[in-house]
Amino acid sequence: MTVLLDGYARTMRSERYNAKEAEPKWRQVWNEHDLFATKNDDPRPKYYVLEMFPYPSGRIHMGHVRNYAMGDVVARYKRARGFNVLHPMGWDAFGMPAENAAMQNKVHPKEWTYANIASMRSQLQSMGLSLDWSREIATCDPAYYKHQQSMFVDFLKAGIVDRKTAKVNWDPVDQTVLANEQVIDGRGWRSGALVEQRELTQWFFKITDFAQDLSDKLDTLDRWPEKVRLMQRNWIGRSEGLLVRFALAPETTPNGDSELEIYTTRPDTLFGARFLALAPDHPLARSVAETNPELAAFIEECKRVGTAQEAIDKAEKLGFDTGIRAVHPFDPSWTLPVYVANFILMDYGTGAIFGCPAHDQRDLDFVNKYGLGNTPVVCPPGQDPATFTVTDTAYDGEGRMINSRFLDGMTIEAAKDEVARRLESETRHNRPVAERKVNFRLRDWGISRQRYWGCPIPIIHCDECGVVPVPKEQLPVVLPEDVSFDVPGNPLDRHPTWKHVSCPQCGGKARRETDTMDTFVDSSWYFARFTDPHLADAPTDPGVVDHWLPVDQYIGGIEHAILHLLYSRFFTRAMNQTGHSNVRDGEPFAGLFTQGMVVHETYKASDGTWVQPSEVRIESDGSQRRAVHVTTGAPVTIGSVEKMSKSKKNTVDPDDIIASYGADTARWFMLSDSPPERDVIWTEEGVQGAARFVQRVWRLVSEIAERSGAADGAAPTGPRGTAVRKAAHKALAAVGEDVERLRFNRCVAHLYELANALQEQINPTGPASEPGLAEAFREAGRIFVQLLAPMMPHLAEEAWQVLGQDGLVAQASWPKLDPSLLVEDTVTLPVQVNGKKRADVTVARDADQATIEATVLSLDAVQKAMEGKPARKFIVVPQRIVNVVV
RNA sequence: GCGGACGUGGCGAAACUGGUAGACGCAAGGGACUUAAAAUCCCUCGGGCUUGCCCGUGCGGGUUCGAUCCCCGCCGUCCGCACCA
Repeated sequence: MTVLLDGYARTMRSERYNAKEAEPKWRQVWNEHDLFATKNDDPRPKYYVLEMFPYPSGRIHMGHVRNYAMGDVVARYKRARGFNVLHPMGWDAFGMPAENAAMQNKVHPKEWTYANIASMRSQLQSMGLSLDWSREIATCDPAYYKHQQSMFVDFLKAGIVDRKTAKVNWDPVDQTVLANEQVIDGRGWRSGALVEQRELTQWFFKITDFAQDLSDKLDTLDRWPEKVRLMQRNWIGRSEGLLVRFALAPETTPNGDSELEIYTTRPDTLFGARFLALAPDHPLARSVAETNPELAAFIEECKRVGTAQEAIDKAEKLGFDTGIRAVHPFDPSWTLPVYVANFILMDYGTGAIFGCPAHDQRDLDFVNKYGLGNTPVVCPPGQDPATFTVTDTAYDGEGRMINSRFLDGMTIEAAKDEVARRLESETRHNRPVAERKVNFRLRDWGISRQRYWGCPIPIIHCDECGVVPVPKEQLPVVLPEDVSFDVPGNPLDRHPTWKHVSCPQCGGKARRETDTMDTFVDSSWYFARFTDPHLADAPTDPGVVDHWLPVDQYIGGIEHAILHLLYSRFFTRAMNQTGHSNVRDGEPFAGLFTQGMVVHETYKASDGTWVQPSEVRIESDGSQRRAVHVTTGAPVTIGSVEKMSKSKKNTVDPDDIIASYGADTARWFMLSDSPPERDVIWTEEGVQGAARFVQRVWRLVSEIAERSGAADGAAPTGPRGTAVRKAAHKALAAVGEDVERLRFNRCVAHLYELANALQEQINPTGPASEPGLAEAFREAGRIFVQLLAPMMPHLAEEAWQVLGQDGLVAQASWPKLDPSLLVEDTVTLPVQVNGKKRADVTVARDADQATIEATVLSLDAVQKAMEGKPARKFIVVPQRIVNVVV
């Protein structure tokens, strides 16, 4: 039904956009045209946009919606801009939850995982993401992990893999190693059992070999958040110091050791030394403990202190004097006691230190407990060296050396250098006494897990030949499917036949490695595999992977700021070194964006249990918001806004939202309001606002379609047509710039502004016809829909059709900007007198200073504010502001 | 403890990084249409008063013609690391 208005046929406003019908329709059209399948040999410039692939938990959550909506905006925008866009999706499909499900529900991990993948795939597809599903991969697929095993073998041959014993968190109930984050207050997160420290032989990736490069190249990652780079830099923890060999007084060493090597970053404080300290598991400590039962007991006690952070926090500094005396490197007559101390770590430096209490808080706490005293050797600026003392607080700031003989008066840096220089050139037993050494906090990456649902480590243990890699032609080592989870421990280890094999070298009886790889390995190269996901004979085709990498824009959660990103950076380097790729600088991700969480109010019933948002109705009496239970009507307490979590029941199911509002509404809301790096609050009002805008766009587009019917290509000349064109091109420029910078909330605002501006010109305030107005509307409608398309792709296709445009908006090139429409002929400048705004002045855009001065001075408001005083100074900032100083 | 980020209306936030503070949205209030509701449309919306001005970006100083933005000192919130010598 139509009515006549202003001479135009007009669709009745009651006609609503039906997302439920339109969305599946357009998705089918995209599919049929294979719109988002990417060819590797496409000649256009490449753009690789990737969101962190999900763990297939079974359901997507709002965090996924936000993450994938952002990536999709970038993908669709870049496609319109003429790039050959790679935008793939896959599944981080190995991991513990599948095994937990197996234990609890008697369902096989594989079955559980693939069922979850199927349901999550269909959920993601309902979002209308422009993904190349033909490249889909799952890390639990032997076709994927085969290549991971093959690279493990290559890394092993290249010396990037190591096998050594390491201390691990052992859960005695589940009989498995736990990651640090799985130990909560000293107990296993699942079993609740007290976690033990065990020494196990483990496989390691030698990430420390790359520590220097991983640290250095952070400087080149200028499209990463500064915060993430800093976190990685701290994690790698590069420090420059000195290894110093202290001679031991022979009469004090029970087992004939003659020296002790320590590591320090403060060689300048050597004259402030009061003691040396060893880690409890330092070889010298162990050897002395063999003949000293008291020390042995002390060492045992140190081990019992848990690894839980709380325990470390509260632990008092404890030491045990071994009786050994070390000789000061600059004074043969000066000896220092050697302690074993609980706060010294064996796996950093040499596991031994010298303590300078005046300038290190830990050492100060220690000497204060054992009465060893301290000597300040750095005097803070402005302090009198004669009176400067340290009692409870160590001084670690700048200053000049004191009490340090030949170092006195030097800066800290100069003193460090002088000590290093002197000790380097001095030799004992033909070796220099000291050596400069760069140390890293970063440890090698232990990848062994006593788990079933992971990538098997392709190794065979033979009594004759030792550790033998599985020959490549025998890969993949496939997980056996006939396993049970009714007893704790690793099903691979207790499988009746799987681990029994013959040695590839000698043919004798041998055993498979039953550990599987940390799932972080799986996610460390998936982005490379996406470039040629079905390649059968190799993990990657170097030509292809080098074409696509680095990922131009990677988007994901800040929770992966360290591990996943660091491991991936290591992996690309290792792949480069083993000929699998030749990615520049070994950097996999050129651009990184970490998005904020989706948070929601929490609700609690009177009995203290959490209540789901869907069971809550919010009532408002104008000033106060109250919540009641939907069915019982009982009052519900509105709690704080928190990250959506199952335990607090403050989740909103994307399926429900898409079913009732459509995917476009969900996407639009997730992109609006908050800056993408910040948390966004999910509110019912917010979704409804987004849904209202969808309908508003629909009505607006219909009205534009009616008004542009008569477009004949004639250029608009009237004020309304010009206003329409200016609004459209302004939005075009702004949205383009903001998508490039991932400022989606501002894109949303620009589109609201454009909608408002177009509406203003549609509402008839005068004669409807004006030369070229129809043409202006035609152009503006087209631009409006194209700007919307990356964010609300289904609605945009429907609108595109209503506007009578050819083809699909998903395939249309980005509109061409007319920069002349962005500049105004005249400009209105605020006028300040002594920095306070008093008037506005409208002048020609290119008006010279004299003209502006004259115009400004002629204004009554300015004259009044100047109170008859002469202008001392005239500040004119072109296009910005005028300030008169009197 | 160390390192970092952030504090702007009732709320989420803008402000082209030194140039009109509060764009855009949400909520709220008033009005129109309607038998009524929903939807839609129009108006108001930082605070104060003398309706023109004053105050206002966590607090206190400073630099500047001019400060949300730069500097110094506090207060608060959040995040990361946590005995790394």
